[in-house]
Amino acid sequence: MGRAPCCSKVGLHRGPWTPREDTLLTKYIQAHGEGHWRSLPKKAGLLRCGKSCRLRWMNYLRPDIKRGNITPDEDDLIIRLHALLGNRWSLIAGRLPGRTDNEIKNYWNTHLSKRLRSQGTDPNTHSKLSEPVQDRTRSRKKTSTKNNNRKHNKNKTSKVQPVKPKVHLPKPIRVTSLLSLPRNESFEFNTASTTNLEGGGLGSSGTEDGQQLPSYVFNGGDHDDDQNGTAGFLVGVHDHHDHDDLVNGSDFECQSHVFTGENSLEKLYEEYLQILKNEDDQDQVQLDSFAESLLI
DNA sequence: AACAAAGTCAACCGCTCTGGC
DNA sequence: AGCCAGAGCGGTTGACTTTGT
Repeated sequence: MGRAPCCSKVGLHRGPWTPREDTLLTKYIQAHGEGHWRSLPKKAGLLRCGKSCRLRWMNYLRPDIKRGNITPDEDDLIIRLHALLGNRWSLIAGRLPGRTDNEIKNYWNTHLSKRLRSQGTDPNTHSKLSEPVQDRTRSRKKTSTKNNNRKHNKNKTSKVQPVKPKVHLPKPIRVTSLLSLPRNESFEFNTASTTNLEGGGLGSSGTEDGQQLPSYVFNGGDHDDDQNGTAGFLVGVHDHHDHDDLVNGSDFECQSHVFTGENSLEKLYEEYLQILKNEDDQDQVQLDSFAESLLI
């Protein structure tokens, strides 16, 4: 459409970020918050495209990014969500707190799609292939430290493995009218980990016709102002200075008007798992409704 | 030890959507 | 209604690492 590029690429740094650039970006966002990506590089003293800054922050520097290997539970969830949602990585990532769409996309492409294929499942349609595809990849002994070493070698300084379990916040989303939807047609509510129950669980929300649907849709937040059980939506405006305390989870609390309390969350999570278990039979309709609820 | 092949993933690219004017 | 800026998304690329020979 002939639209001008988001920034002049002349004289801008490209490629891997340096620790100094990371620091500059982090400090600027901590001081001024996210947004205004186009003007941010100049203000922060970065010779980077705003888009690049946004990507770096979203996929790497955010304090709530979960580091470390994808757990088997997350594996399973990704596969199931992919079956429901397809390649809508941001939606899937929104259900895996602390994981980014880029990370999940990469993981899918490099691990899960191959695994599914080797198990005789079409990774695109999730239907059974006529015969399992032999995994032609070399059988390489994987060392658990491989990635860490690599990242270390590349001097990716912010890749620090969290020592303690964290309560992770979902990706921030654009701050828009509460009545409008983001482009992916789904509210990206703060969610709690499905594999990390101390962070919450799956929700259950009533639909307009009163049907109880399993859903991740509940509000949560790290902001004190949002912890009064209001029905307002938290739309990912982070006060990053708060995140230092995320480790103990003290500033993360389910905000749903539908339910509150840790036990409820666990029950709801179990409910979700139950539906997933039964997805092949009578609960398929219910699961479909769940999928739809994700897309609303 | 050297090389090639394969795997990984951060970063980039092009496109679309939303909201403001 | 049309234009534009800002933002976000999914697909792709390419530098780098790891492993096998």
